[in-house]
Amino acid sequence: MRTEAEPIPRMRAEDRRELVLEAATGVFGEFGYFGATTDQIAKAAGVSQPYVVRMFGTKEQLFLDVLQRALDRLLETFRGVLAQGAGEDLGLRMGTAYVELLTDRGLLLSLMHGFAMGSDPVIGAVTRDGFLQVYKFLREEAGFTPEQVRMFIANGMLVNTLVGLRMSDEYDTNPLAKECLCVALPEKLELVLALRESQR
Amino acid sequence: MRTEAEPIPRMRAEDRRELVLEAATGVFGEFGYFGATTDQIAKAAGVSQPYVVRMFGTKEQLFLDVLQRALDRLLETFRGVLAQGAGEDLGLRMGTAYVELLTDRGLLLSLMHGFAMGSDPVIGAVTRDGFLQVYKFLREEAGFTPEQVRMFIANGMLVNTLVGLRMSDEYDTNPLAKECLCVALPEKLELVLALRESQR
DNA sequence: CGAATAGGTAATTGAATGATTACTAAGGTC
DNA sequence: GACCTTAGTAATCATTCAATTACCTATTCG
Repeated sequence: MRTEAEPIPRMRAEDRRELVLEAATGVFGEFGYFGATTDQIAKAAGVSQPYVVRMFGTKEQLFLDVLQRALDRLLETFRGVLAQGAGEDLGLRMGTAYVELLTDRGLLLSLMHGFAMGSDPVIGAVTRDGFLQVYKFLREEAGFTPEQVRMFIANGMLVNTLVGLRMSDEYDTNPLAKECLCVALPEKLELVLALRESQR
Repeated sequence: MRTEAEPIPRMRAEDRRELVLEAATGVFGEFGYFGATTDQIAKAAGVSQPYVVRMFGTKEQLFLDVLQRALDRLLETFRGVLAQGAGEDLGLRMGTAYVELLTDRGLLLSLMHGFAMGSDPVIGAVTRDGFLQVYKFLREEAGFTPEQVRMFIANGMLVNTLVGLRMSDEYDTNPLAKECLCVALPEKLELVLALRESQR
C-alpha cells in the first residue's frame, strides 16, 4: 500500500540488467520461450514491460542473453570444480555441482527449453553451439572419454527432465516418483525437495 | 492451380482425426505447445483451422491427445519388444526401438516438450503421470533394476535432446557433433541422419 | 426422391502480447 | 543552479491467434 514517497529505487542500468536477466531466467525456465511473456518478466523484475523490451531490443535477444548467461555459469561452475583437482571422483563432483545449479532458478530449465528449439534458425544455432561447448569442455578440459561424457550428459538431461516435470511434487504421494528421484539424484536430493517450497 | 473439380476429399471423422493428430504431433514436436499454432497444424493436415479446433475443443485438449497418443505408441512399442523375449540384451533392443520411434515425426519431441511443462496444472499432471507409467513399465514389466531404469531413461532423454537440437545438422561439419552423435546413438545413427533430408 | 446427418469452410471476433512513441524525473557535473 | 545524460513509465499500436458463428455440401437412409 505504498503510503508515502518511498524513494523510487533507481539503479544503474548494469545492475538492473542483471536483475532482469535473473527474472527472465526464472520465467523462461518455467514457461519456455514462447510461453513466457515480456510482461511476466517485467513484473518479476519489478520494472515496466516496455523497459524490458528496450533494454534487450527484442524478446528473442533477451532469451539469447539468458541462454548465454546460463551457459557461462554452467561452464564457470564446471571449471571451478575442475580447478579443485581432477581425481577419480571428478564426474561425481561435477554432477553434484550441476545439481546445485538448480538453486539458480530456471537456469538449467531455460537451457533445456533452448535445447528443444533446434529448428529455430537463430536460437537453434546458439543452443547447438552452447551444447557443443560443454561437450568440448568435458572431452578436452575435463579429460572425459566419449563414453564418460555420454553418461554424464545423459544423466544431466534426466535431471533436467525430472525437474521440468516437477517430479518432486509427487515425492511424498507416489512411491515410484520417490524411487525415481532417489536413483536419479544420488546426492543433493534434499536440494530438489527444498525447491518445492520456494515455487508457487 | 486446381483447374477442375478434383473431388474434394472427404473422410470419415475418425480417419481425419488421426491425420490431424499426426500433423499436430509433428508441429508440436517442432515448436512446442505455445510455439505451435492451430493454423500451422491445420495447414499441415490439409484442413481449415476452425475444424481443428472444433474436433478437439481446444488447443490444450489437442496437445493432451497428442501426448496420450505418443505415450500409447511408446508403451506399445516397448511391449512389442518385450514380447519378443526378455534376454540379456533387452535394454539394447528397447533402446533401438526407442530410436526407431523417431521416424514417427515429432512423437518423442512432443513428449519432451510436455516434460518441460511440469508447472502447467493440466499438462504437467498428465506428463508426470505418463512419465511414471513408463517408469513403472520398465521396473515392473521389463524387470529393470532402478539403476537400469535410470540409465535407460537418461539415455533416452539424451537422444531427445540431440534430436531436439538437430545436432545431426552439424554431423558433417563439426567433428565434435559427429563424435557426440556416434557415442549417443550406438546403432540407428543412420536413421537420425536420414531424418535430416525429410525436414524442411 | 427427399430429408436428415456428417464433414467440412469462410468470415469474423476478442483477447493477448511484443513493440513503439512520447513523455518524465533523478542526479551528476561544470 | 541550469543542463544534460540516464533511468524509467504510461499510453497505445499492430499483429497474431484461438475460438465462435454462420453457413455449405456430400453422403446415407427411409
